[in-house]
Formats: sequence, structure tokens, C-alpha cells
Amino acid sequence: MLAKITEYAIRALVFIEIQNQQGARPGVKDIAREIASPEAYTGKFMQLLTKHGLVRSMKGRGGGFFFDQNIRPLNLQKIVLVLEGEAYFNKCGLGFNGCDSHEPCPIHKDYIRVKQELFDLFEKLTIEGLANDVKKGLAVLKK
Amino acid sequence: MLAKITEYAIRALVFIEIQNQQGARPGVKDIAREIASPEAYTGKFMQLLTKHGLVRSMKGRGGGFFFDQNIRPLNLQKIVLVLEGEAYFNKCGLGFNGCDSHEPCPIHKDYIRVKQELFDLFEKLTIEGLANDVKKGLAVLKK
DNA sequence: ATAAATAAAGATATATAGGTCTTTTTATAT
DNA sequence: ATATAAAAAGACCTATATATCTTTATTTAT
Ligand code: SF4
Ligand code: SF4
Repeated sequence: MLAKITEYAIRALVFIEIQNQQGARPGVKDIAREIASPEAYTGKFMQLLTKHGLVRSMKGRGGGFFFDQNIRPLNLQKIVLVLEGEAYFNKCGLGFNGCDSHEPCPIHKDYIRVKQELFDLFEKLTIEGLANDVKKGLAVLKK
Repeated sequence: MLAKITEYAIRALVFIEIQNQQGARPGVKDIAREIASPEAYTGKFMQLLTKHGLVRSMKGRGGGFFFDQNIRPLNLQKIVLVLEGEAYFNKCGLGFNGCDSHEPCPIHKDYIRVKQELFDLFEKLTIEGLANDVKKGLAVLKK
């Protein structure tokens, strides 16, 4: 449903949000530990998130990751778009090329509805909101 | 959303259903042409479908693929289960190992709902039904 | 029986996703 | 200024999904 890298990214960003609220800027090591992701790989995908402006980073002693305030609200849609490409929301169903409703694939009618709900959901869910759930103990970042 | 092989499989089976209803047993070549899939690869995944009992085959002159009547109704759930594994329906959200609602990941609450709808949809959609849509011109198998 | 048609099997190739390791650059505390 | 801590960059490695090609086994028409 979501690529592994996207799963990691969401959890990482939620953790950063929580830490930021407490005035801390977690580094790659902290993140990897907290979300149970491979450390080296964590560096790689954090680099990607930074390059795409989803989060910011500071090198050097005392550095780490943090949010630029003007990216808010940071919803999952933005993250999925960067990591999975817009094909995730456009291309669907049976994988035709030029998908339109004029010559739909056999599953179009019902499928498009579920797809739309997922789209709406990813728009509604924000890193800030998810972080709140975790802080309130309603959700966890690793198992 | 669905692996490419699953997309191919669904379209192939819908085509076979239509042909069967007209008393024909299409072969790999016909299928590949009709659903716009690579011919050699089509042989491979048809082999897989046959091995898992989703469809039957006859070798030799006049052979081809056809349905055993006692697999009906053949819904998409069965197909997805074979090709993507049951993880497709179980494992979800942020990819935790032991997923339960006691210690949910941050997106659990809303995500599980969409997931369930998809599950229900795949149960409702059958090869027979989809074939009907195609026959009525409400859907097409390739573009 | 033989030839033709066809799926099955298996070996191989290619692309993409996922992951690791090493080196370089940058920032800051001292 | 220097040492240290941290992210960035880039070269690799590995596994999986996707795809192709060649050969073999099976069925049926003749
Ligand atoms: S569901 Fe609709 S948009 Fe998606 S592949 Fe099928 S026809 Fe195209
Ligand atoms: S949505 Fe629920 S079941 Fe799915 S990964 Fe999150 S906690 Fe687990």
C-alpha cells in the first residue's frame, strides 16, 4: 500500500515533530533508534526528505533535523507525493496508460471511490496531528 | 496499489471468461494480444494462476485456458491473495510487525476503514461480473 | 504413427527498491 | 584555530519484481 521508504519517512517525521516541540533536533541516529529503521538507510532517506524540502537539517555539532514553519500543515499527501510520485494518486486500477472515465477498466467504478477516500484521508492526516496522537499515547512509532 | 502481475492476471482472467462463454479456450498468444501484456511473461504468470487453481489449462493442439466451474464465484480477493499474499490485507499502514489495535500506529484509526472497504470491494468484484461489464461495453481490457 | 499446436519448465536477463559503507563537507563548542 | 560532531554525497551491494528465451512435455488432428 505504501512503499517501505514512505512508512519510514512518516514515522521519522512524526518523531522529529515531537522532539522539535520539546526544543530538540534529533539526528539520524536518534531517529533510526526510535522508529526502528536501519541507521545507514535512515541517513539516505532523510537526505531525500531534506532535498525535497519536507524537513530541514543543520550539519555539525548540535545539528539535526527540524521543521520550517512555513511548510505547515505537513500532511501525508505531500510526503506520498514526494516519495511515491504523483502516479500513486493518478495511475490506478488495472494499470492502463491514459486512464480516463470514458473507456474505464473493469474495476473503475468502485475502485475510484476507495481511491478518492484514500486521497482525502492523506490530505487530512498531518504530521502534527499524528504527533499529537503519539504524545497522548494513542499511537506508537515502533513495535 | 496492485502489483503489475496482479493487474495482468485480472485482465487475463476476464478475457478468458468472455472467450469461454463463447465456447473458446484462448491460449497464451491470444491473451497477450488482447490484454497488451508481454507474450513470454504472459506464459509465466498464467502458469502461476494454473498452479494455484485459479484457472485450468489444456496442453496440445486445441488447448488453452478455461475455468473449472467449482471455483465460482471467482472474486478479486482470491486472485490478490494468490499473487500478493495475505500480507496485502493484513499488513498495512506503517508496516509494523505485530499489527493490532492495542498499540496502533498513528494512522490506524482512519486507515483501517479504507482498507476494509477495499477488502469488501475485492470480495464483491468477480471475474464473471467484470466480464459482463466488458461485454456490455462498459469497460475495456486494453488501451 | 506422425506432425502440429500448445502449455510447462527452467535458465537467464533487466529494472527497481531497499540497504550498507566510506569519504567529504559543514557547523559549532572549546 | 582546532577538534569534534553531525549531515551530505556517492559508490557500492542485495533482494525482489518484472520480463525473455529456449527447451521439454503433452494433447489432438490427421
Ligand atoms: S479504475 Fe478507472 S482510472 Fe483506474 S485504471 Fe481503471 S479505468 Fe483507469
Ligand atoms: S493501521 Fe493499524 S493495523 Fe495497520 S499498521 Fe497501523 S496499527 Fe497496524
